[in-house]
Amino acid sequence: MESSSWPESLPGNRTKAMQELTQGQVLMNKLQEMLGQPEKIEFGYNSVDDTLVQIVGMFNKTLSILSSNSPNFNRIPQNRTHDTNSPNNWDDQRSENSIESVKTVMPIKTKRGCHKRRKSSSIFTKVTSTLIDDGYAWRKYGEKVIINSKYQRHYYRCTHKFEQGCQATKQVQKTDDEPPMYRTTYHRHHTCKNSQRGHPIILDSPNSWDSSVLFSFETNTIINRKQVRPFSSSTKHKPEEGFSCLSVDYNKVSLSNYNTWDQVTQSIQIPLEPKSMMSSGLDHEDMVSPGVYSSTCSTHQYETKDVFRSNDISDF
DNA sequence: CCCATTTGACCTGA
DNA sequence: TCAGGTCAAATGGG
Repeated sequence: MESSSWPESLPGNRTKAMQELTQGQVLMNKLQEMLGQPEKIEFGYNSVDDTLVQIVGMFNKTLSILSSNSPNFNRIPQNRTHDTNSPNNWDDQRSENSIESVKTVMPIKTKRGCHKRRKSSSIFTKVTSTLIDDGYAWRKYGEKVIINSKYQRHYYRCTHKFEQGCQATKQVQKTDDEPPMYRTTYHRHHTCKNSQRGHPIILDSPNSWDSSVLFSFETNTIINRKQVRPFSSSTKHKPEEGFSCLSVDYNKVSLSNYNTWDQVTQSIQIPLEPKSMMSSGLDHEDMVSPGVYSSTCSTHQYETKDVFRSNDISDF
C-alpha cells in the first residue's frame, strides 16, 4: 500500500471526484445558510440532518470513485480468512448481488453465530440526549453487556435485510456520561427502497434548534468522541459563528472554521495519501451498489442534542 | 399465525 | 483468551 501504487487512471477519477466535491460545496453552502438562518428552516433538524447525510454520501461517493479503479482499493484485505459459506462473506461480495442472489446465498449458512466480525467499516455516530426514531425500520437482533460500560449495547439491523439485502445496522448504547446520552452508531448505509418511513421524528423537542452537529471521518475505527463541538449545545442557541464549514484532511472530516470550499478541497489534496486510505482502515464490505453509498474507510461522527424519542428502543 | 424481541450460543479479531 | 458482534431458537404480543 505504498503511495506509488496510486492508479494511473487517477486524473479521470479526480475529475469525477471533483464533481462530487463541487456538489458537496453546494450542499455545504446550503447547510451553512441553514445554520446561519435557522428560522428559515422549515423542518428544523431534519433539513440539516438530510443535508448532512447528503454531504456524507457525497464524500463516500468521492471515496468510492477514487477507490473504484484502484487495484489496491478493490482488494479485499488479505489477512482475512475467506469462508464463502459464511453469512458475513455475503457482505463482502454483495455489491453486485441482486436480491435474488442474496436469497441464493443466504440459506447457505454455517453454524449458528458463524460470522465475520467487521474489522473496520464506515461508521456514522449520533449522540443524542434522548432516543430517536430515525425514520428507518429497524429490527433488534441482539444486545450485549459491554465491559466498562454501565449499560448494554443494543444491536439493530434493517428490517429489509433479507428482503432487499440491506446491510444497514446500528448499535445503540447509553453512555456513562452524566447526564447519560444515547450513542447510536450506524454501520453501512441503507440500500433498501422502503426502509425509510419518512423524516426522523421529533416527538418531543422544546426547541428544534437545540442541536449541535458534529461528524467526522476517520481512517480507522477509533472514534474520537471528545472533539470540541462547533457550537454549544447546552442551552437554546443558534449555531455559532465559529462553525462554518466541513474540514477534510487525510483521515478526518470535521466541522470547523474553513472559510471557503476551496480551503476544504485543498485540504483534501487528491490524491489522498493512499496509505491512509488503503491500509487497515479500508473495508470493502461497505462497497454497496455504485453511486449509492460506498464508504470505505471512514468514521462519521454526528452529534446532536435534539430531544427525540425512539419507537424501536424502549428501555435501557 | 405472523412478526418482533429476547437471550444464550457461537464465532472472529485483537 | 476474551470482548464484541451475530445468529437463531424460544417466547410473547397483536
